[in-house]
Amino acid sequence: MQNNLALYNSLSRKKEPFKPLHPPFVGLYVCGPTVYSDAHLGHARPAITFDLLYRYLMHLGYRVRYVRNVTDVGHLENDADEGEDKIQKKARLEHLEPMEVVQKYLNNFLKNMEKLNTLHPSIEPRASGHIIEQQEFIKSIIEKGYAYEVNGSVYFDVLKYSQKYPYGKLSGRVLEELQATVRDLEGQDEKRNLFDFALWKKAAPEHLMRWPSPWSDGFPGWHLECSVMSTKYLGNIFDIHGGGMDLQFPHHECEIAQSTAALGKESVRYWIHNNMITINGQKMARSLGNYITLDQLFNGEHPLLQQKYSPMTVRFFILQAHYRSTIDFSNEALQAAEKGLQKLLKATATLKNLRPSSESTVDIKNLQAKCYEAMDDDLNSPVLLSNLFEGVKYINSVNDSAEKLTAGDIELLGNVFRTFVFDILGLTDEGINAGDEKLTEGLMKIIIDLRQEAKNRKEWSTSDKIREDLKKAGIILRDVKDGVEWERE
RNA sequence: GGUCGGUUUACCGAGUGGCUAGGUAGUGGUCUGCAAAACCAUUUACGGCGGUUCGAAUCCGCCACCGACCUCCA
Repeated sequence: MQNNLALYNSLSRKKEPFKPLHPPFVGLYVCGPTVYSDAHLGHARPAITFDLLYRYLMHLGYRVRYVRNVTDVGHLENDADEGEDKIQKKARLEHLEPMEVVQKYLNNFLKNMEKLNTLHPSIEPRASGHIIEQQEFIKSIIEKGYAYEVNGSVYFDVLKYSQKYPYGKLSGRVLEELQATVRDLEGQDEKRNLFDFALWKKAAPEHLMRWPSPWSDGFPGWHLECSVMSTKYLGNIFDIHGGGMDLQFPHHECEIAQSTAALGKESVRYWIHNNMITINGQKMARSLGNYITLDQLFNGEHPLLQQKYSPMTVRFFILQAHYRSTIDFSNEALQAAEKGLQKLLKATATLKNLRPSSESTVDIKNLQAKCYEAMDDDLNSPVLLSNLFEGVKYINSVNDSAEKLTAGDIELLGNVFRTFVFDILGLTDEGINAGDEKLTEGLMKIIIDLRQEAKNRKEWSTSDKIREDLKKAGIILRDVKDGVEWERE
């Protein structure tokens, strides 16, 4: 199987041709959310970025197993022994069972991901469902000599690992520097070095989320689940691991160390990281409290929102920037995205009614090639969109008889738009359901015919009143060259 | 403080040595009973200073500013 796709690999800091290990199969693992509050705009970024990659790989003919984990255990508030599990903290605040919290916010996340038209991953494994596997992984690391047990907790021995393997290669860290900058938090006496990290933590008596283990009643460390679940479902070596740039260190660095220590070789061939969404130039994050949830975006209920924005507007907004650039949130930018999306979708509808000519005056094959080039160049969705807008111009020009297309080229153009707009970019027309539409079409025809009769009699006040009243009802009429167009506002 | 990245026209956002990215907003025009849409034309650029080059937004150096990571995080 052939492709021209190049992806930016964080490991090499270069774009590399994408060659899967076992074509036509591709293994894709992406770090999912920690489910302890409603999904926010920041969560939409990796979901849409890797949805784009997933869709494109499938379009190229690959059979992709897409695994995205759900973190429902284990992430501590801080690195101290007193650290309280994020999920447990929320559970106490809301008087819920920890797993009830997990379910609630997982539902919220998945509902919003569906609204954004991201495809479901092939597997969405949960950390709490893989405790035994994680313990087995720890045992293997201990056997290889890269972990040590202290008072029922198990830590990864970074110093020892770094003597054989290059710890820090992904994030560009140097151990000596880490030594100097690592924070000296309380309760770290058990570690041999400050940069060691927990594989298993003994649970304090009041800790609710706990499982029995050879070392203690406790819970797995922060980074372990991804090493375990990625290799369990994708094999010891797999193609792509994705996630947010903020996870590069320490999370992904620790993942590499764990997997390499346990398996004797590196698991991941291509590391892909999406950039952050910022607000007023600063990263949007739950811990900073400057986030807007997806629910709020969709219903407009947030002090910073001038209006509500539909899921497709949000999706288009994100796709308009390259995934490795930051995107700054603003009402202006979202409103521009909303209009741009409407223009694109309107043209796809117009496309269906184009009249063919005996010759073509624009080059559709070339347009198609440019669309593939954009996607092949590290998923350059903004350039793809700019090419598609060139197609929009063609469509409208042909509709206005300023340009011409043969029937074959119209079909090809339709193909290009269906493929890239709907299949690959995953945009949808957030219209209305089909049954209502049929009735509305009939009613609109009656109204438009009556108005035309008035116009024929030059009763402008009547025809204008019909148009104005329809506008109040949310329908826009337009008199065009050969008839009347209408659409919903 | 260390490591890494960024600074593009009114706003968003591509672009790595010479050729109009694109979207949104603005202006003028075509069309039109009017309006709208569409199309055509068009204005405001590459943080600062220096260097390399026939030629730099694009390469190099210095400076300024902003951000990410070094705690949990998408």
